[in-house]
Amino acid sequence: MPVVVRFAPSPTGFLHIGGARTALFNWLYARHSSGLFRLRIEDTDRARSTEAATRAILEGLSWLGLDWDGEVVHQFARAPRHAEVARALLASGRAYPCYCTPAELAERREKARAEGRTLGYDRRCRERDPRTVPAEIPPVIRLKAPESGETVIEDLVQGTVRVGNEQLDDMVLLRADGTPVYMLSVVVDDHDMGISHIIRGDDHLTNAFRQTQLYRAMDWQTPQFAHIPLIHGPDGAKLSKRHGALGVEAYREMGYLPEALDNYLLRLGWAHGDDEIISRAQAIEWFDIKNVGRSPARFDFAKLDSLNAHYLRQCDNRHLVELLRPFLEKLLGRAPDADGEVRLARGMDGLKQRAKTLKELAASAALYVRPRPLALEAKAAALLDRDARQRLARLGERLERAPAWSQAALESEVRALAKAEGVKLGQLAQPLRVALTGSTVSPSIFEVMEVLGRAEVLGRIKDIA
RNA sequence: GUCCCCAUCGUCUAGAGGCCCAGGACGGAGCCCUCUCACGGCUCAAACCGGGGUUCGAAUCCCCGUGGGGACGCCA
Repeated sequence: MPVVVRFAPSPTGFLHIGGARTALFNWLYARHSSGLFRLRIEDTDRARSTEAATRAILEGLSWLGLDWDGEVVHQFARAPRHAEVARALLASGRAYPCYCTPAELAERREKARAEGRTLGYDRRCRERDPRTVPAEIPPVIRLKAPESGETVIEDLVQGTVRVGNEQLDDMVLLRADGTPVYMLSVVVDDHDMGISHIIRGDDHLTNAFRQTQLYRAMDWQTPQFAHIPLIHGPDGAKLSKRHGALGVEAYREMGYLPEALDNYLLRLGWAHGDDEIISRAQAIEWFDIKNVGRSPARFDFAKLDSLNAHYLRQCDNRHLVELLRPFLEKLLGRAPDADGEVRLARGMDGLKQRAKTLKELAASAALYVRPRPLALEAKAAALLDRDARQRLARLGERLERAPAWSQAALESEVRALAKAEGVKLGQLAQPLRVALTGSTVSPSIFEVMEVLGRAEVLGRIKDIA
């Protein structure tokens, strides 16, 4: 049987981190099995669905490198088909009209809760005499679910999960206004799209029971289920906004690389031995549902950071300069000019091993594109006492005459002066760093000098002397 | 309340009865390298939720408890 999976978000918000992982697992499984990864937008909730959210989800998936096969299916457009299935069930006697009003149901539910009974619908319309039907109430259509026995699902992650049918009530298929409910739409769409494996969040596990009953009622083959554990916040509770339940675009803005986020998400609930850094190609080769863990994982920014730092170091310098552009623009108020970008590219080796995110990288890279005179950090300025300034002035004179402007040659020059003045290298290098970068922290000061060039270095030294 | 699921270092996890007085990674502590900060290298601290079984032998299997999570809509 060919593998066809789907990612089916509802467009009521951005693509959040949990959804991103579900999409990733589906995508990986499809690519691993040479199957299809379909995308379905579940927009049947007209009040909450927005075009902007759909766009954000598509963009998020693209940014993560998760491409989908075929056309995007919009669920709402298929409502007539869903209703048709419900009517077929009604015609074959496997569904029935129910005239209980929402108010009545809520009241009974409240009563049941107070008495500690099961909350489900009591099936009172199931065997109703047609002559007692209230003409003024438009009915909903409910499924005639089995009243005894049990419904069992063989879940690829959770194993065999069973529930007594007395726990499940007769779910609504069609609302009073004739529109289908989610549970029906999902089953019909998954069937019509030929979905072979449903990989989705654990929160849908109990839905799977009802959906299985629907498949049975239609005499359709049920797909394989794989309910993956949810991602929790650092406190173990549901992932909240402040704990990382953000849209993927928020991660982009924080300066994370998509490959880092993918790698991180992949390792949340899935492992391949001791491997931590896993390339896209390896992930496709190795990914299998049976390696997915059963317990929920907590979201941890520190680990994401370290992965991001790794991929940052791995990244091509020219590419990094491009990725950095929007961050620098935001930081400096304008994009770096052509000369600036050349310096950035040349200084990138030293910069990128010191940053965890593009945002941090931009902050440290700014030293190469900021115009003179540099603003000095308070802690840095404190290092520039009278002695230091005078020494720097002498260094300036020396550098003016320096025959070569390479990192190695510059190091010799600086070391020679330190020796001549009888001070340690650090006593000269740190003030120099302050003069050239405005900070006490930077890449190798000799690398900075080489990248900045003679004129700029001399200028920056003069600025503080 | 009812039903379902889960349970190894702080976190992510390896572990599919003996290879485990439990391994890796992140984070933490320390040392080395060193012009600062990083990177890198080395070292250390740190876990099988509790109790019963099964077995010659259990982190691994079963039961109970406890803790956490999820689901119970004419939302998706």
